[in-house]
Formats: sequence, structure tokens, C-alpha cells
Amino acid sequence: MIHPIKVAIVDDHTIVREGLRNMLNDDRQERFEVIGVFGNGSDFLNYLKKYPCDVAIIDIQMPVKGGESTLEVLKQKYPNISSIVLSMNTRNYMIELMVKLGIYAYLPKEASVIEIKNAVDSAYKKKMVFNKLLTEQKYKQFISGKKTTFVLTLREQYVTSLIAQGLTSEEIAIKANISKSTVTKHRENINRKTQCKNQAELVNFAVQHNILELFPR
Amino acid sequence: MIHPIKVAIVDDHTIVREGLRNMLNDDRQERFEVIGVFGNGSDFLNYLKKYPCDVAIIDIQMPVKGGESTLEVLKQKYPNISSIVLSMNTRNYMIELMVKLGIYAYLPKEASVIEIKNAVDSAYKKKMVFNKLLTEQKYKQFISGKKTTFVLTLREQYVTSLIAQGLTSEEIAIKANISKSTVTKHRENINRKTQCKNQAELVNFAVQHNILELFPR
DNA sequence: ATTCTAATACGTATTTCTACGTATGTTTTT
DNA sequence: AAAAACATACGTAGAAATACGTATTAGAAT
Repeated sequence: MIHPIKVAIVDDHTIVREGLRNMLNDDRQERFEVIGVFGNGSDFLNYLKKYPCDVAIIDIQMPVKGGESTLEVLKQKYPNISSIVLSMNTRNYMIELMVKLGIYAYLPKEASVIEIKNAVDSAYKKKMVFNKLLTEQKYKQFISGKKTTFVLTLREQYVTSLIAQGLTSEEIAIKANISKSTVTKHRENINRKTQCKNQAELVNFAVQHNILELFPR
Repeated sequence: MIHPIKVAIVDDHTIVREGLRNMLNDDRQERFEVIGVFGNGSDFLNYLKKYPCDVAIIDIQMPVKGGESTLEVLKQKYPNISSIVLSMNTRNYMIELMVKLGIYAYLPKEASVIEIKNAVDSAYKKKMVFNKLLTEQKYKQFISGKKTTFVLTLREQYVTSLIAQGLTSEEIAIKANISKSTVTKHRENINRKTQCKNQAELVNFAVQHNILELFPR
């Protein structure tokens, strides 16, 4: 191919970086050119100040500068660069967040070589890629909504913070001046939205998403 | 090299698997022969029933059969196979757990190509590999069996981490290869020691005390 | 040698959580 | 003005956690 797609890889996992680089460079049709691999978002953004790029493959969880803030900068300063996310996080919450940051594909870590190559190709053509994690239906649902911040309502976040303190539904009811039934319903909605099976997983999720700091003890 | 080291790769991340395979096969001195790559521990153990292997590179977090239970089987049934762990979990308790399961190296996901190749080489020669995560000092402390500063036993900390992942007692029992009753008893002891009333409070406590790994699943 | 601790395991009773359905008034968005 | 989302509330049924007791085995500490 005369004009291969300029691809950047941003991932803190050495093996993933090198694996992706080899995989894309070894393409038989020579569709891709890996212009750089970066261990964090900052390095990548610095690189962009001087050199061009078509598609970025980005990991969400990174030190220094994570995928989220990197994508925010990309969206604002480099809207022509297409981004795809390769992550082990399979939660709808995270997928929704990424979709709203303008990614073209959300690939699970089990994604095959072909899937990844096709995703890069589609992203370059500004075409959304759908799969098991990000279906077309989900996508439409995500972009129809307006909320860019968080799926949980303020009340739900408050209840979550009380759950994390070890309070029972009855104790939460007293503290929030609502009935136990309402607390139960909140818990139900919270678990559904966050895709958590129980309190333990929820608290872990809450810590991860800085929900607990909103309502200090 | 006339007799290359027979290496198996066990990781549920497609890119990691293929990246490692390429990296090891492309060795200039031809020291390695990747005899197979597997997406989970079960597939690997099935393979071992028929074919030989020298060194196994194993990821801890996998579906179906995780690194821990796979290593337990390896230690018992195939003591001649040297194992090394490649993980994103940098917590001491996990490193200690793995060391006690007889691994020769514990590599972070940022490990370089050279580090990984050297680790495989050393493991084949039954030589421990030390680095920032697993220092010689830590290793001696782990195998000496001296108690750690924390109130929870190693087993209890492990169960706690599984609780935080949202697993039920039954699921934990399967993952840890113990009975549900034992998990129940562990929970009881954990809650008493940490003075937590329930799982939710415990997970919060665990995060505060760095008992947990970074999520993923 | 004995005591202590860790890890294992079971039974029982009670509490709590979780998932399902339904419903109503309020606020916000379209 | 209508639609959507939020916060509230109840009932029921089943799953899971929690707290209590007891007990055995292995290994470490004294």
C-alpha cells in the first residue's frame, strides 16, 4: 500500500506494545505503519506536537496519564485522529464513557488479530466498529443520552457511600430519611447500572471511580 | 541451539500471547521454542498430559482456571516444569502467594523483552530471578515464613481479594480449591480481626490497607 | 514436648441482600 | 404539553452472608 495508516500504540504493557507493533507491521497487505509506541498518554501527546498520526490504539489503565484524560485531549486538539480502545475492563460504564469520548472501537483483551486489524482499518475510515462488548444498540443508547459524567444519580452515589461504610439498608434508611424499601430499590438500580453483583464488588467499583470521596465521613 | 527451551504461554490476552510467542521465537540465539499458547490454565494442563514442557509463562488473572490453581497442579504433578509469572498485580501478598507456589520469577507487565528472555533462561536453569517487585530480601522473608506486619493471614488476604471481586463464598471455594464452609469460616475470622460488620465495609478497609489488587477480572 | 496458630471442615439459626414486579409524585428535558 | 428521568414506596421469594458452636490436622513457636 502506498499510504499505510499511521498507527500509534499507547499501552503500559511492554508485551502488548511489542505484540501489537509486530502484528500491525507484519500485515500482508502492508496496510499499517506503526509510527510509535508509548508507555503512557503524556509521551504520546508530546509526540503529537511534532508528528502526524491517523489511528491511536489506547489502553485505559495507565500510570502518569490514563486513557480517559488522553482521549479528552485528543478529542479537543486532534479531532482527526481516530481512537480505538483495547481494554480488559468490560463494564458498560467504562464503554459508555469511552464512546462519549469519541472512540471508534472498544475491543476486549481477548480480541483476535483480525479483529484488531479490522478495527484500525474501520477507525481510519471513521466507521464505528461493533462487537459483543459494544453493540450497535448499546452505541445508539449511549450517544442518545446527554449525561457525560456519571451514570449514578447523586442520591445513588450517596447511598453507595453509606454502603461502603458498612451500613445495612435499615441504617441507611434512617440516615437518609427514607424508607428501607427505597434503599433496597436504590441498591437494585445501583447494581444494575454498575453491573455489580453484590455490595463487595460495588464498593470496589466505587473506590475505583472516586465515588466515596464525594461524601466524606 | 540444538535443544531450545520448550516454553508454554498461558494468558487470556490474545496480544500478550502472540507478542510473547513472536518475541521468544525471534530470539537471535534461538534459545527458545514456544510449544504452545493457551488462553487458560485448563487448556494448558490438558496439553501437558501428552506433551513435554520446560518453562511456563503464566498470567494470574484468567477465566476458567486462574494462575493460582494452575500453579498448584504444576507444583504437584509436574515439579520439573519451571514457572514464571507475568502479571499486572504488584501487591506483596500476591507475590508472596506465587513465591510459595514455587515460581522462579515474578515479572511486572512493564517488563522488557530482555528481562523476560533472561527470566525464562534462568527459570530453566532452576535459578531464582530477582527484580524490583521480587527482591532477594523479600524472597528470603517469604520463604522463611516470618509473619507479615498485617493481622490477616495470607490466606485470609487472598479470600478478601476475591470477596472484593464480587465472588460469592461458593465461587471463592472453587477458585481457592477449598470447601464453602472454610470460606465461611475465613470470612468470619476476617470480619472479626478487621472489626468489619460486612463485606462492604471490609472491601473499603481492604482498599485502605492495600490488600487488594487493581481490578480487572 | 507442649502450646499456639493457620487452614481446613460442618451444622444451625438468623439476618441481610438481591431480583422481580408494581406504583406514584416530582423534576427535568424535549 | 408530553416524555423521560429521579426519588420515593411496598410485597414477595430466594440467595447469600453472618454469627455461633465444634473439630481435625499441620506446622511453627516456645
